[in-house]
Amino acid sequence: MASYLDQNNRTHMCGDLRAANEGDTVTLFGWVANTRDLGGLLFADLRDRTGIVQVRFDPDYNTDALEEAKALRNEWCVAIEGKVVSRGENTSDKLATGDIEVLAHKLEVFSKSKTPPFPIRDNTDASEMLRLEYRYLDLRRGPLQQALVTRSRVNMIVRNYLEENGFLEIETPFLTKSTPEGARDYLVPSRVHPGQFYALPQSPQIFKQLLMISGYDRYFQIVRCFRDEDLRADRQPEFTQIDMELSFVTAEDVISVCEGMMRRVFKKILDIDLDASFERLSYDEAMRRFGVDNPDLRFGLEITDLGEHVKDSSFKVFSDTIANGGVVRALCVKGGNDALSRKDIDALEDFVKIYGAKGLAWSKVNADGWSGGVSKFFSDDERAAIATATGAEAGDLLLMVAAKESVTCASLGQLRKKLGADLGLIDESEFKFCWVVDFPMFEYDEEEERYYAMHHPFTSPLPQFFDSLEEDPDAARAQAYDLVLNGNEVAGGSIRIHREDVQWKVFGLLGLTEEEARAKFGFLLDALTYGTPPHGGIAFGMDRLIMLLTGAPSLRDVIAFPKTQRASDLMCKAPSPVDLLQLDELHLRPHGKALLAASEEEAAEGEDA
RNA sequence: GGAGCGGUAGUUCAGUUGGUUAGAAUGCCGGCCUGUCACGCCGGAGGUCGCGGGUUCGAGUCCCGUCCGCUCCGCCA
Repeated sequence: MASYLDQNNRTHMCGDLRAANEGDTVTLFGWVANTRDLGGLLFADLRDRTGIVQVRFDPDYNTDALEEAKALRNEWCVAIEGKVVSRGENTSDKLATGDIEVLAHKLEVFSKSKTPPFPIRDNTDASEMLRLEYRYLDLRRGPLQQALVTRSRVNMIVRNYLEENGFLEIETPFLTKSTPEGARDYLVPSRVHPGQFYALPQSPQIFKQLLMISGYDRYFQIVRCFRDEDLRADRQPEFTQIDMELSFVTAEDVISVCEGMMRRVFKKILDIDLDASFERLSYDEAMRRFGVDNPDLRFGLEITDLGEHVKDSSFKVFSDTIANGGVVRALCVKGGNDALSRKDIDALEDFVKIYGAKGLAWSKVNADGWSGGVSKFFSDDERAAIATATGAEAGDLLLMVAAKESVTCASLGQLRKKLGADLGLIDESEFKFCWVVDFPMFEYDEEEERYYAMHHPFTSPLPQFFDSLEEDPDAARAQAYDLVLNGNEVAGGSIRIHREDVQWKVFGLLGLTEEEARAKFGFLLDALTYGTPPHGGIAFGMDRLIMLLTGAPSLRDVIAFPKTQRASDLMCKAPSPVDLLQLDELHLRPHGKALLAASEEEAAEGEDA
């Protein structure tokens, strides 16, 4: 049997057909997306990675292929040889059925397809559950094809850029040591060391620092990382980082490399020219103005502190909050009087309660005074002061939260993002980067009554805090920086500690004794004593970056084989029970249902004996 | 660990106050039509109402439990 249509010397993918001339003979490989039997002719839409092209089987041109083609069904994998017949004007980027027609004279069916469980079209309405179960079919759809193409291109661009800038790509282990702080580890039991475990890396953090000590002064890796924490639309348990580390650098050097990389990526992928350098905000300023450490700067609607103006207010909720060390802050929604109904405001109140706010105080600002909500509690002087502070004018709506600072920030910060989207304040075609810098060194955990490293325990304080670290840990600021894009953290990093004395101070504040620290990080602490260069680095969330570049609503749309919210793979049916023998080899005891099954098995064996 | 939404034909969904034989569209199968492109027309097949229990003369519908999916809080150095 002649195969691949006798290996014609010209083959095209659908998308390449625009470069073909009318009358050219071409060979197309792909899947039949649709067939129509009309006027004794048969039309088949052939889909490949680049688009869909219409193929005509015409008995006047060639009768041989027609009879065979009449059996064609959706998703059969075929090769078709034919002549290019141009029709219509193709102006869009993406080839669509009918833009170009190929008149077929040969057909080869590589394999037939069952009726797919859902139609494989760009705009499918199939449920995500079904699409994940048949992920290999879902991945044939245009949007996912394009996302993975973009992903691959970003990979190549990043590798080229970093190589041009003197970086080496060095692999680090996946089977490594469990790290005590941070996210929950995925553990891998050791067969040869009973009762002991490897951990999959949450990030190659320690290894890349060791590489700096080893003299590989510019390292990068596009690397899978694993965190056993609950999922979100933008969080998967295994995800990909563009990880880098540099020696003999300051934060400015790292920032500059990253800005160059983003400029290259955005130019090549979206043909967008980003600014030469990105806006910067301190953590404190970001929290004060936007309530979050990942502000979306595509719109205003900034948060205003009302403390000065309401600390003596007759509205006890406000004055008592201030008296008890809390804060009162407000959003001024321009034109919110008309844009938001009472029902809308009630919904917003429910929204802020998610973040721990007790309620959402509101007032409508009118030409002749305030109305509604908590308006009646404020004197004319207070109203005037608040209006001046927030810039409120007639027609605006004031939304206020009184609570401890963290709750007020989270409530109003998230409310701001929600309103930005709901009120159409965001230009979706815009990409607004900013660096958030000068993060606090430590976060205090009130329940456990101890400090945690906000970034990680190797993050260097800003030099001016080296000496005061122990006296006032809350004031200490770190040489840490996050890159934020449209309200999403896309990268985070820091300059690391290269002075032993500073490292021990930090461990001390984290409540680690020398013994504990040595048990957990012994090899790194040893390594740090052999001439550590000043170094620092950063890691980009590759998946999240692709999500933003493609406008995908979920990380699952830019990962070929993603997990569900409960970390399952619906296609593989993973995780799954394993043979008891496997458990035994790993020195693990079965639990739950597996234990029950095991004991039943034992009982059965006992009866046999 | 918690909150909300969802699960009915291959698929996407409707299903009233608990009441006769659970519907539509699409897909699938058969026939017709024939330059269409989500072609059109006619006919047919297709159901463990996620699963388990309860209330009831009677449950897709009400109650309890449970599984699965999505969004969010906690969590994510």
